[in-house]
Amino acid sequence: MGFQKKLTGVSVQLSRQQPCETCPFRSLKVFRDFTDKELEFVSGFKNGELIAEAGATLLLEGAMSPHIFTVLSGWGFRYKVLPDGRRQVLNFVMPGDIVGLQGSMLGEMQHSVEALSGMLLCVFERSCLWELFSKHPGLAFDVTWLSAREEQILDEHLLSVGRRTALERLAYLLLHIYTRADALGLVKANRMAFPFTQQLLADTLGLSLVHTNKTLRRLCERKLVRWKGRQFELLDQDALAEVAAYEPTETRLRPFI
Amino acid sequence: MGFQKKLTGVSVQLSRQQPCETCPFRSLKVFRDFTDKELEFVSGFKNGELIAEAGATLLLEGAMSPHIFTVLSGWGFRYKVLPDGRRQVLNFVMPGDIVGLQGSMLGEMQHSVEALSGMLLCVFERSCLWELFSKHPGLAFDVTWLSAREEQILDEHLLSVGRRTALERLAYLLLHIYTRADALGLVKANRMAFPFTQQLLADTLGLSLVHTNKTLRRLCERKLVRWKGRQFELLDQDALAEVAAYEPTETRLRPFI
DNA sequence: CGACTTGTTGATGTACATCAAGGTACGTGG
DNA sequence: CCACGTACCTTGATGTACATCAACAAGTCG
Repeated sequence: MGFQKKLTGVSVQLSRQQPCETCPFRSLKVFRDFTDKELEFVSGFKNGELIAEAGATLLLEGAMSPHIFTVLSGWGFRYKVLPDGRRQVLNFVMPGDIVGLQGSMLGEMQHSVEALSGMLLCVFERSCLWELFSKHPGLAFDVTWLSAREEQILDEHLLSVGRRTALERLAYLLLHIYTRADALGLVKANRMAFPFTQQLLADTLGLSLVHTNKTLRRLCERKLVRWKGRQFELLDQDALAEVAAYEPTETRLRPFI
Repeated sequence: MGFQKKLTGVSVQLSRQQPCETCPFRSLKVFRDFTDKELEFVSGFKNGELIAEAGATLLLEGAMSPHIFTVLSGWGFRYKVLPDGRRQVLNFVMPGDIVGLQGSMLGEMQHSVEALSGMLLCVFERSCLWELFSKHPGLAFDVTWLSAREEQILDEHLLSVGRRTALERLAYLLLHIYTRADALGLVKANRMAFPFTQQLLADTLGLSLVHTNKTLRRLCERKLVRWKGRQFELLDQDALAEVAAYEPTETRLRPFI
């Protein structure tokens, strides 16, 4: 029946600040370049860095967090839970994503965010959002762009959970994760580090753990994917897309803070 | 098996323009007041009005629409379809909502939008979005706010479809629709006009038509709601929320273009 | 010309048989 | 110990079939 919250000692610590000028993202080509003024602003805007270990809860449903984060490295996930503990994973959080924007715009957080692996995040004050909108329309536009992309991912996810079969759903999810990881350069020779448990995938797909396992096994038997330890390998992308009932849709990559 | 696209003659016509200064929304208290400058800009930004009859397709998946819309009156819905025709309704579109923002930010439309009743919409050029962000940070903020709220609704919907039972799902959806309608003043004495068919609800809930009908019947038998003709009546809000496994979450109402 | 009958269509209601997915139990392996 | 693998039985949801009901158009008759 769903999952159980493990109360891992979840220390979240502020680390020494590193300058945005040497931010590793600045060289990644999926992100756009900043103007000098923007860079200067973001540097000042930045409040510090956060190191979260796997299992740490970054944001909790119902809370009023005074911060917004930007992911530098590592994986996390957004999720909601029902009163009786049933959990639904909404989306994954990856480098370049903003965490906590929804809460900053609407008030109270309506979902939780947990670190899936060790994570490094930039911390910003939510109160600075307004200044960002007034003085840096380019950055404001980027924030909105990210919000629209998140919405688009949720749309597709909802289509999956609502209308795809278990096999299609899993195929689509794996493809989706793989594609996002690939865009960030996390894939080498069709392989990537895969920090997910099957329980987590089940809670993402809206399936039970057992059924997820059986379904995953089917994909492996068909030689579409390989999954061993914490490594994932995509064996036949086209066939997997076929199974997923997936219509390819290009999304232009655009920047972020 | 799902739905069949009815090819109603779907005329979409531009009507004579009415000034924003007398926009009926300006007096509704769920929306914030504009400054004079903002009002002036929006007036200039506005391209015309659109009258859509029920069944009209406002936006089609895969297209590159040069327009953004704002809903003045009527209901619509956003949806996606799989290659074999299975349909998933993502969310409903109501007065005050923006339609087509995602497509404007990301390029191609990744979902379709259809009018559920007769609708009246304001039309804007997507190319003006940039000017809006540069010159009117307050409006830009509102756009982002709306985007964040849409995301929040999708989160909750995804939780529903992924983890709630059929009965809980339907209860939640009815409550959600009712609440949104109420905020816009569309509810009188616990009653509201209800332009939905059961097929549409089924496609929203990720259920079959038959099962949706049975589930709806159960809610009626328990005297939680009444549904007759095109009228919906909420009989017991607390009990319905109880069935929905619903945790109340206040969202401050905020403006829009 | 108006009133009544008939046919059509789309939405709703209900009864099955079937199946995809769930839940429990009990393995293994790192 | 926790994540993964598999078997077995149960159940919630599906698909098909068919009946009902209201809205509407066409045709008929007094």
